[in-house]
Amino acid sequence: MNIGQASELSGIPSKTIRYYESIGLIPAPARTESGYRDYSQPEIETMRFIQRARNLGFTIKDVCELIDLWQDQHRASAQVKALTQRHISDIENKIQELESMRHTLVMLSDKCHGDDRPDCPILEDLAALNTGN
Amino acid sequence: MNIGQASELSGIPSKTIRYYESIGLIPAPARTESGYRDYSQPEIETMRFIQRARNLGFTIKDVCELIDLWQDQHRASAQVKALTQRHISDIENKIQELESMRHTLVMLSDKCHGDDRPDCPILEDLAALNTGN
DNA sequence: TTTGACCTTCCAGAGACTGGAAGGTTTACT
DNA sequence: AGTAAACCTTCCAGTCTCTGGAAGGTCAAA
Repeated sequence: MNIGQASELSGIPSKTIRYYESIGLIPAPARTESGYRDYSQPEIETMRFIQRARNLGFTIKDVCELIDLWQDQHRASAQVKALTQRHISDIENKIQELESMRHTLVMLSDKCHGDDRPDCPILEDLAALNTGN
Repeated sequence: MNIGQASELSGIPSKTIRYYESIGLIPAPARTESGYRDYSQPEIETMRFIQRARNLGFTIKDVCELIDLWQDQHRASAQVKALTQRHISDIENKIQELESMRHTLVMLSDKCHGDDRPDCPILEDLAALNTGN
């Protein structure tokens, strides 16, 4: 199966499949006589695994580890869980950060009348004319 | 004032100040005889403005626009508010995305016993052995 | 005078792709 | 058989926002 079909079945763009191969996330597949990449079912499964992990926000490095664990019959589920919890914690930190930005921005935006006059509490806050920080 | 002091006062690392200059976000400052960058107070104010905007998650491009608006006496506050609301909306989308990931990950993590046995619902879900999607 | 802490430029790398150019292959249709 | 579209190939460059490091010049204090 060529890269276009692999892309359709895995949900990963062809360009990205080639990129994943170039960084070693996906092993180099067989080639046809004319040099086209030729994938088979287990490789598609790996790509689907990767795609789902990426959709859950795991980094490429995490995905490498997850694949290794996935293919290791003697893994301890604790390792997977630890990796996942680290990732959850990163996500929660990120959410906190964004919530805090959102809070400030909404506050400033609410204070700004948003008409054709130039005075603007948003710019004033960024310039710290009032708060002095 | 040299770049180190400017960095301290603005909260932007020296490296980043040079980078901002290189991309045109900050104008090139005066130089001492020996070639050191020499900043004065208004330039520090601009850097502080930039730093606060960046801390609120505005992109460099947004910050350029905000600086232009800030320095335009005839701006309409509506422009600033619109930019801000677009940004708030981006942040809210990002939060939604992260919340959704978090939800799934917590669910999977809770299902995983996390001991030294190999069977792991997290990996099973990524491999889609059950859901078939 | 010598150390150490500054400063300078330039280049490379991070992470995760994405776009485009230049060219070869396959497929479908006339 | 010819041809045009739709594939595929490689390679290079760009995105975004810095950050690290190398190689070298300058300044202030001991």
